[in-house]
Amino acid sequence: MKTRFAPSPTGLLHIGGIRTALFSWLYAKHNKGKFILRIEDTDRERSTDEAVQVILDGMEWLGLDHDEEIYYQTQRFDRYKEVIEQLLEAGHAYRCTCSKERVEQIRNEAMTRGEKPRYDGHCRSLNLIDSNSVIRFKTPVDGQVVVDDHVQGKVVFENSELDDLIIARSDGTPTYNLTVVVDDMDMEITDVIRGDDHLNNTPRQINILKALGAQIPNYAHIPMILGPDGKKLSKRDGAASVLQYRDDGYLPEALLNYLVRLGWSKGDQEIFSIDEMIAEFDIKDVNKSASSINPDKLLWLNQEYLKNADNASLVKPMTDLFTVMDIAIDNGPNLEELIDVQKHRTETLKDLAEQSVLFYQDFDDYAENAAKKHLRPVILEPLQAVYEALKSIQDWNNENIKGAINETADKFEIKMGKLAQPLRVAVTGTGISPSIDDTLRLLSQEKSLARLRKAIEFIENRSSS
RNA sequence: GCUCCCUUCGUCUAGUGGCCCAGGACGUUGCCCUCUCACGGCGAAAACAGGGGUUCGAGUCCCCUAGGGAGCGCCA
Repeated sequence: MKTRFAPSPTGLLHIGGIRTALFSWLYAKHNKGKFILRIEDTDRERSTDEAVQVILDGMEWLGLDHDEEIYYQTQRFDRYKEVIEQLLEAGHAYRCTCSKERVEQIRNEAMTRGEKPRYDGHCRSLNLIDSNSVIRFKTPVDGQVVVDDHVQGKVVFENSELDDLIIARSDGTPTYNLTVVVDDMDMEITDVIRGDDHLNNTPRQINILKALGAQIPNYAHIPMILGPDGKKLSKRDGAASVLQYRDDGYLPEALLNYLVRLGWSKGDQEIFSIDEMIAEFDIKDVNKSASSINPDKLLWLNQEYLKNADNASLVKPMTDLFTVMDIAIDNGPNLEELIDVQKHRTETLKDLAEQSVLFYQDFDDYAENAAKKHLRPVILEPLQAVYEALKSIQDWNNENIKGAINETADKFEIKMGKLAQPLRVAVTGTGISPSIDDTLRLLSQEKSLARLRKAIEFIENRSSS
């Protein structure tokens, strides 16, 4: 068996498209079949190189690898022409010279009659040979087409509801319904998995396939995904580009896991590794109704994956993120050590990076509230004492750091937290950071002492003025 | 307008006639843990769109209504 993902590069690939690709990919993998990538770029006006690049980069980032070469429809025009000729010769298609105005008019008339706007077949039996005309497919006038869809079930269309669609424009270039049919036939696609916005195109495509004597593939029309508001996906909810998720610090496995659970499930299971998805996924289990994306749940999943991620595997994406943020990491903690601590308390890699800036760059001011609450004269002496204790540490590790803090707290008969929080504000400028021993350890002894010194001076100056 | 599709907690979903006064997850929320943030643990609130049938029995089958979506291009 063989499935395909056939995006059009007229807009940037978004998560809706990615889910379609994922379902096709999973179904192919599950059945040990092939999965191919075909770029449907026949609309040269609207297709962009950038959009093609996003498809390629996005698929690679997510690990949705394809078999065979990548097909580009613009490289197959000769073949489409050939099939169009074939259809013409066999009497399955005809040239039509009706003006756009005339067609427009009959459509409007049909609408006012309460009918579907359709072409009336005016040129159908005229046997025109005008080479500047469009070419239309002769849709059977009666009978019906039954689409036995893996997701939608049996859907019946009356041929009388369809009209003679254009398969070649007046400039000779093929249209979508023709190219899809030819490609699916030539590429021997056995399972067409696509958005349910294509369900209504399916009977037309089946009719052309039949005229060509081709095998009819299995179809699975999956529901679309909606924005959090239940409306069509907009740029704000990730319709812009999949790569936005990468740049926002999401892990590919988390995004895939999130997407696979939209319209599909396996009992109460929420977390699926790629291998589990492949083993369990069946297109026949996909729901028919559209689902809204829920950014909070994606965030939760990302956090789950982040917590369990291998530290080394995050070094590369973190390095990229710091580079984008223009933060030099040479003079800070080792990335793997940083990741080991921070991944447990952040939701995305971007969070992780932003919450780690303090380890790489000095801050100018203390957060006002934090300073007001924790950098007060009462704590001056304990801070001075802990400064000395930290300074005398030979081996800068968690155990020794914690020991120094605890001893100092004991000495002043205060709870460890009473000292830890001022210390945190002193070295980070804010009230939020990893546990105090991790924070100091990652910061380094030198920087910790320097920042503590500054905080002590800050308190002294403030109390004297 | 016409054709096709959809409708269980706010959201993703389980549910294939009795196991459901509807289960899980995210989110919300109470408590516990705690050096901050987070993690974690134990609880809570929260849904079968409406109406008719069929049946001993319906979230599950049928019909209607309402609401939502898609398609009807010399776009894909």
